[in-house]
Amino acid sequence: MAKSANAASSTSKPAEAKRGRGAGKAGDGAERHEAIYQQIREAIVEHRLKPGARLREDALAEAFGVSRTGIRKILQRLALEHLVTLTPRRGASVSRPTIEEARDVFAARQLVECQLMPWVARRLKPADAKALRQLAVDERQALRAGQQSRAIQLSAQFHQRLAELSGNTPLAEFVARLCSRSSLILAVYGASGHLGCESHDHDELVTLLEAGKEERAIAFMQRHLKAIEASLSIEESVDEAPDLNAIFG
Amino acid sequence: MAKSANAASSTSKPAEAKRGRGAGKAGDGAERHEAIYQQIREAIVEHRLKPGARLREDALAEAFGVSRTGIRKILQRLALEHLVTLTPRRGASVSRPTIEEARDVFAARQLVECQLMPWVARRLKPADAKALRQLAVDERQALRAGQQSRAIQLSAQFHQRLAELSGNTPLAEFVARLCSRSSLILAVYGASGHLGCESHDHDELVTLLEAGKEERAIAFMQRHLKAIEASLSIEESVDEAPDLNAIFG
DNA sequence: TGGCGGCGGGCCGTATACAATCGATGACGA
DNA sequence: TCGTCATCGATTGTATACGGCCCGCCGCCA
Repeated sequence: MAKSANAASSTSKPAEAKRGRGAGKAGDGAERHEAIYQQIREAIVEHRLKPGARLREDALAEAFGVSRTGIRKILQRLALEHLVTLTPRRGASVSRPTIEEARDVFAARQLVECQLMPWVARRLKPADAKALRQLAVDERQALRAGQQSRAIQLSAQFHQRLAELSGNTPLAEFVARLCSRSSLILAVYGASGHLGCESHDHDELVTLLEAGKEERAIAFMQRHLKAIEASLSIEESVDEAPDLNAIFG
Repeated sequence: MAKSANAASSTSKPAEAKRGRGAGKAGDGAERHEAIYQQIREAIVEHRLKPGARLREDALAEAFGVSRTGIRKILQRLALEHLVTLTPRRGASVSRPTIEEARDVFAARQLVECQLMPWVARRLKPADAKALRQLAVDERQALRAGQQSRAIQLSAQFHQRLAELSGNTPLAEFVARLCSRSSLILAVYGASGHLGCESHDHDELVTLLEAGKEERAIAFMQRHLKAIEASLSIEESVDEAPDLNAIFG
């Protein structure tokens, strides 16, 4: 509830935005929707919107200065990526992944990302490697500075960029989506304090790829992902009166 | 244009459907949208709607007896699956995959579907194997009966069911989406007459999986997909006045 | 005092209306 | 006869209005 307010202030005052449509305005509408989508998506991935948080379309519409129509479109898009859950008459809320989903997502990542390593190794250019290392550096720096949101974002970006370097668009999109969901999973099951990826891992992985050691890169990625999955705490925080049936069954 | 008409007749007459909303009607609205989505999706996958065909929302809305609002939602969903292309002010049309997209899609399928074979082999139950064989049988039968649309649908279903049997939902969804796109690719680049999958292949694959021969199943799937990809004719059908420049360049 | 049923508000789902934009067609001029 | 421009029609994009469902509150009754 309080969260939608800060989102509004970051873009424009509601009243101004509402009139702004008629006159000349930044963003021709189509791009504006894309921007809003990205903002909401980032807020979810960075854990600024926590799983279970409700996303009322009226509030979002007023916050961004657009009509509910546009917001609905964006919410449906996010729902298709499993980032938000759309309950028939109850509206949208940030998805709360189940343990089964978490396991499936990480299994899928292991299958795809590992097999992608040979592709990446063969296509990796020095400039790409440099960019990847920069991401790893930024991530470590953000982590040290206590900017956890930024660190999460950068960690996901590292994996996404890696997938993009394979040159296969469908697979890159798929990995990107899995990474987003992983962020959500870490928000629910992650041990607070240390986010999933050990940042030194990323550095080391780039080294292996640059050296063309495909097999070792595969094994490394496998261990890397398994480590993240293993760091999840399976014990679920009790929301509210959840297990009365289970206890007294 | 003529195609939307038959879609309408299969469900209800437009006038009746329009009034029907107020009174009691089959499908409570939410399910109706899902049904419409499936119908359009099937029409595209079965090549009843050919790549490049325009999908005007007014026409679809009238054909199915709903408002444009619902149609727009469905079209956006299809666009996210790359089955239709949404051009900013020009509306929707059935996607026409490029050759690069085709190559990427089949590369992704090889990577994922092959690696999925061990999972499937280990989890395959006799009932599942039987169902898969039935699909293969139906496919061959449809092919002999000249029902090409049905055969295409069944072939895609075989691959989808196979992926579902891995027990990993995200990967199954991904494969399903890739199969849909493959149908589209075959519609554009497929040699007319024989659709992609040699139907006996599917039978043989089930046999390998039942026997638990994982490695051979992987190799078989690899060959199977490579064969489909190789059967594509790269020469592009001339749409309209395409090569005047190329000829007289 | 605790459970239950009616009732109101909030919110989503759908349809419709309006506005803006793009393509095409026809006329005019060179 | 060809090129250019203006106007018109068609189609999408956006906003708004209305209807319906669900949830929570309040009063009533046991």
